[in-house]
Amino acid sequence: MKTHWEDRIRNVIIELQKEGTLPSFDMPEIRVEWTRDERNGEFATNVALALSKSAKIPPMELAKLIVAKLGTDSDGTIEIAMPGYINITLPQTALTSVISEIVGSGGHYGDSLIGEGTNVNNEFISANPTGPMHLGNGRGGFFGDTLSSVLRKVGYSVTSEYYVNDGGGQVLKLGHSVLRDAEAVYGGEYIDEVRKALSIGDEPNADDTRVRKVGEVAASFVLETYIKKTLDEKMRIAFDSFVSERTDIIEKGLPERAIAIFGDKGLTYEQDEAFFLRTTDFGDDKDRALLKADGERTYFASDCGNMLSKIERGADRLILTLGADHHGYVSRIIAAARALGFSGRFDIFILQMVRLVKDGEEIRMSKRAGNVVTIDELVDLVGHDVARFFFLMLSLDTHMNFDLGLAEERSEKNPVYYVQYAHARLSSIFRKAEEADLSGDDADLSLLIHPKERGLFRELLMFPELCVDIAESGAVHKLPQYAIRLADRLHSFYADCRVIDEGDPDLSKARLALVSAVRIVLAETLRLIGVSAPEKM
RNA sequence: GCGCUUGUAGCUCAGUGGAUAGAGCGUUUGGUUGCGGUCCAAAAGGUCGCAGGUCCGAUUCCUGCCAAGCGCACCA
Repeated sequence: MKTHWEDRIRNVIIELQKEGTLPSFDMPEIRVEWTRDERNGEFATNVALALSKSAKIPPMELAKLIVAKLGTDSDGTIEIAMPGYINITLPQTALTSVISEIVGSGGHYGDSLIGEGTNVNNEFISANPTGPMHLGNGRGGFFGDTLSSVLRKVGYSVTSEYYVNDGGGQVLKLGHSVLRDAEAVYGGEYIDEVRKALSIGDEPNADDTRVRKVGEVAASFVLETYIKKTLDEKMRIAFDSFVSERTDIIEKGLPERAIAIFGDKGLTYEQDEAFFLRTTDFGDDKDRALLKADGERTYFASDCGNMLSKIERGADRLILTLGADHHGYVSRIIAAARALGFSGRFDIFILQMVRLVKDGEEIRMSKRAGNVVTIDELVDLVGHDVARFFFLMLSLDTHMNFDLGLAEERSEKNPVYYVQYAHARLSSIFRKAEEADLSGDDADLSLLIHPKERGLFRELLMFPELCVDIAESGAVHKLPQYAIRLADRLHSFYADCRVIDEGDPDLSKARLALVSAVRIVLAETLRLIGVSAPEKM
């Protein structure tokens, strides 16, 4: 609908130029956008302001010329506002038609095909299998999971992937920690649990082979017992694939093959007995080592193997979500992808740290000290829906302050209840409608002229482009924000407009039709967010 | 020293090259013989970190500065 108006306005300007009313100038991008304030109608454009200078005509006069040429028709009402906006108010039929569209397509409203034919590899969390997941993993996990849902909604084929770092030094550190020798680094209760489960005691003098073996077994145990269980039961995230650094990448020789590809392209060199990739050719600050002076692979070599694996499995678009403590790796990882010949889109999202605060003081978390706050603990404290919604509603760029002391109170104040209550309220209306033998079928939608109803139409109309926007920008936090806005509109409408009014069955039917569309979109929004849409609370 | 991110209401956070910068919580004041008040309505509360620049117009873009977080391995 917006593009329709953009085209019309562009054509009008061209006409005005042809007839000499406007001087010739290069046509800028004509943008028609949703108004910020609905009192100005649905759409607005600032072309008259933007073109005023090149047209050498004051904005208001220019707007008048454009509007006069646009004429009047049934597509909408056009008005001019200071200092030169052109505002468009849609006709009733354009608004109400969204109801039948939504009711007809159900949860598929907002689906699109823009991603059709594109395979997306979406890697997120990828926490080391050396201990339970902490709050930062939660933030990235919910983000990646919801992003996958939105991508699928707009037509992408998505693989949600978890890369398990079970092939390098972390495993040795874990081995030492479980054996509690001099090189132990991890502490905390879970280490004791692992020891007990695997029947391992103190072995201060274990040799390297033994340490590695114990580390591998422990890593596998941690992955299965802690991480997957948390993903499944606490976070409700279903990954499509877990890629093991050790068995899927290293043992299959992918790092070596990646290195060979780099070599064939002349992108490698030896220096001080180590072997480097020219990542600086692709914008990195410095070249990165693939092999150490002793001939061992670096972690980066494994990353290159992982990248090659994704490319060979047919990824057309790559997404990677990392914690802020890994932002320094962005340019080298992109360099690796490009060096391997990947030319598709590659988005790396960085999530800022979650700081824990209690009684106004920051709690420093450390896996070594074993004082991390785990996702399990958080979910047990506030519940899945609250934890998920709370993390998702904030932009990834926000340096979150998570006040543990307020966690439980926050759970009562969390807007997720506001949104869920809106859904429960809608469900309640339908229960009542059934009792009264009323439905929204064959309703006369022209009766829906209340301003609060118009506000709801507006939100419903915006939903499809919101989904596309999020899939392309990764601005997942807009989804909870949208849910809150829609719930807000609904509650406000509910206070002013009685839906089931036995004295006015025609209006009741029309409002039931509207409200059923709202329920569908609200439920679909919550589905994408991954939060339940309760019938009752 | 260099790099990334951030600085918006008392607090937690949205938002934007333009029309009166928003929400929730907190504070104050109203509203219900109800389709569930887990709600609605209203008020108070802001030099959008500071200083320059670009622009018809900057909280938004650019530069510098200040402050906070995180990085800067042949560790993973």
